Amino acid sequence: MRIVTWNVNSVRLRLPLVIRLLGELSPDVLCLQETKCPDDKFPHLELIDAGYPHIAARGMKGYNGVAIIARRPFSSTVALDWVGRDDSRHLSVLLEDGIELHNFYVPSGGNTPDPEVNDKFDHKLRFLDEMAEWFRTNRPGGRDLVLTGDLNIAPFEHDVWSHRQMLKIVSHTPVETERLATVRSSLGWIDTIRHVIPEPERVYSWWSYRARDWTVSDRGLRLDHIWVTPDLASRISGGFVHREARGWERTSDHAPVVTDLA
DNA sequence: ATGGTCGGTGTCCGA
Repeated sequence: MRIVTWNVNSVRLRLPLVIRLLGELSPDVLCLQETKCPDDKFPHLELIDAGYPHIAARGMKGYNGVAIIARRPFSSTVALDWVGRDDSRHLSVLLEDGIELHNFYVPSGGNTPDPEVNDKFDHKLRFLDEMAEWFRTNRPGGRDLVLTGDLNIAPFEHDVWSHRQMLKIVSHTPVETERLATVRSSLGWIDTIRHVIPEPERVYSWWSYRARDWTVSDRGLRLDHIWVTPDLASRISGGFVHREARGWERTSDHAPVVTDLA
């Protein structure tokens, strides 16, 4: 089973690229974030035509939005609210083989890494605290789980182009990476990409639009993740970042991340 | 310390 996650940054603008991605990578399940698309405007027909008739979408006008797109049927679709907000940052489904899949768009957190003066950063930390608590207390029947999405945190030293320069920058501050470590320990989650590509090899999934040439400076961050619960670790058969998609015309600032499970 | 670029509820705000 191939799972792909992509922060698409507008699913309607980039629908042709989503179709291209489905054709090139042939995922069983594609999780999208930042769809920026209300549910009644989600492009169901084009995705059905591309061979993906099973779709769950949770979006709003202009901001946020997540979707799960699959070849095979799923059930038990749930959209949870976090930090008391109904802002389209989560969807979960139950796949046919019994795996429960959670797709997240964690708040970016703004520019100042201080929850006292920056409400967005406070929101991000609370969101992470709720994730850890939720997974500690919600695991029906010891089910296998997948947690994926844009978590907006680069957890490890070699997940950023410069650890030293990023330590005070939102996405790589110790308060965030420690919070994310707490989420990871809630169920002993396995970071599938780091399982396949251990540190110190550098892996990124996001490069700013602002760089003159993102390939030359290669100042990236690994913000997009695919985690599995420990019993699934032995089934991880591959994982990579589809960097080519970051080079497509008018593409997202994120690249898709891929995990294969035997 | 600054400014650089995208997308959409667009001429500002969030990323």
